[in-house]
Amino acid sequence: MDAFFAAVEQKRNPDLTGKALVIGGSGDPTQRGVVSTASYEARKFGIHSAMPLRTAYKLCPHAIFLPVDYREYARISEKIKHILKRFCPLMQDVGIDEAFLDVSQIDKPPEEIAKEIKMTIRQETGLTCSIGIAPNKLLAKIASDLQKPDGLTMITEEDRENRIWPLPVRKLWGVGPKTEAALKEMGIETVGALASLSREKLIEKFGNSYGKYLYEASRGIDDSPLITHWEPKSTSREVTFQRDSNKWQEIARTLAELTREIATDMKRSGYKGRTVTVKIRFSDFETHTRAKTLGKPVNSADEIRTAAFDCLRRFELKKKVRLVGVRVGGLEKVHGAICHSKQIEEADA
DNA sequence: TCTGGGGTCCTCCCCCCA
DNA sequence: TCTGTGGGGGGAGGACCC
Repeated sequence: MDAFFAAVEQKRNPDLTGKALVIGGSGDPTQRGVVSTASYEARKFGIHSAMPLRTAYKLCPHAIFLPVDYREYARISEKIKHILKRFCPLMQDVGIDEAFLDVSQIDKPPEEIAKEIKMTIRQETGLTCSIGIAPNKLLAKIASDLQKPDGLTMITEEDRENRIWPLPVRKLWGVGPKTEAALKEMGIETVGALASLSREKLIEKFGNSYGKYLYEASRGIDDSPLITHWEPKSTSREVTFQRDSNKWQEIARTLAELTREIATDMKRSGYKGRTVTVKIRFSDFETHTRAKTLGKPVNSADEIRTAAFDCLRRFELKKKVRLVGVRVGGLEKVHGAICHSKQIEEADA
């Protein structure tokens, strides 16, 4: 979807259409938070996702700042995913505003399917999206990005040298700021230049798994399957204080709240987990974790909190704390619906 | 001075055990 | 009893994604 959160807000309040709009955090650019989505008008001022709200405000003080209304975006997202499944049941969800469709078994030219999808989404939600068509997910993702917004881009096997190789390495899925910098150091700035490196060289520099991935990705090779169903492996809650804190009481109280929330989440969704991890980020942004693995999977607020406090006590809180978080990993589905609803009643009580 | 929140996967290291 | 080796689990950190 194109500038999804901003587009949803503009749809429900047409006064916002055509204006510089920034969605992020609590919607207050004097508070801590980052940009989730900026409208295309706001992007002209250099505002982009993940930028601190305060920086965005400096770049464009007259922009309209709104809080993230995740529930509403999830509702619209559901609607869109339903539309997609009507066209093609072989769908892989990729977060709230993206999906892959395997249309290879559908007896219709993919371009035609794409046009119909775009039209239907526009009719039923009033929103625009960008679609990429290619022989695999890696290339389809790149293609979808080439002509945003409201784009439709097709890449074939033959296009790789002309259209993929000139792109900056950062356009490859899985290449972030660190890898981009490391490659630049080696004099590699484009996908084509990356493709000139040997497999051995890449493995030596980036390790076996990632090295192989880069070697293949730079050549447009991707045989990863479409994943239509997956189970969560961990669940977490974390919060950044508006002001860094060195008060043990405040940190402990916050951690206790987070464990309560996570226990409620887990009971509602029917999971238990074995490993509890506490995360602390200090005022200088240094981030550390402490983990405890239990003998059996749990999901009660009491058990998670006890483990979390064992972890918290292992930190030396010498500096002020900026963020505290808790994660439960090693998730397993809880069997038995009766047991499940009983647990929710207990949690509610 | 600024840097969210919810995830996944990978690597390295340590410990335990055969 | 000492030394090596290799695998698995757990813990910590880091990079990346939306």
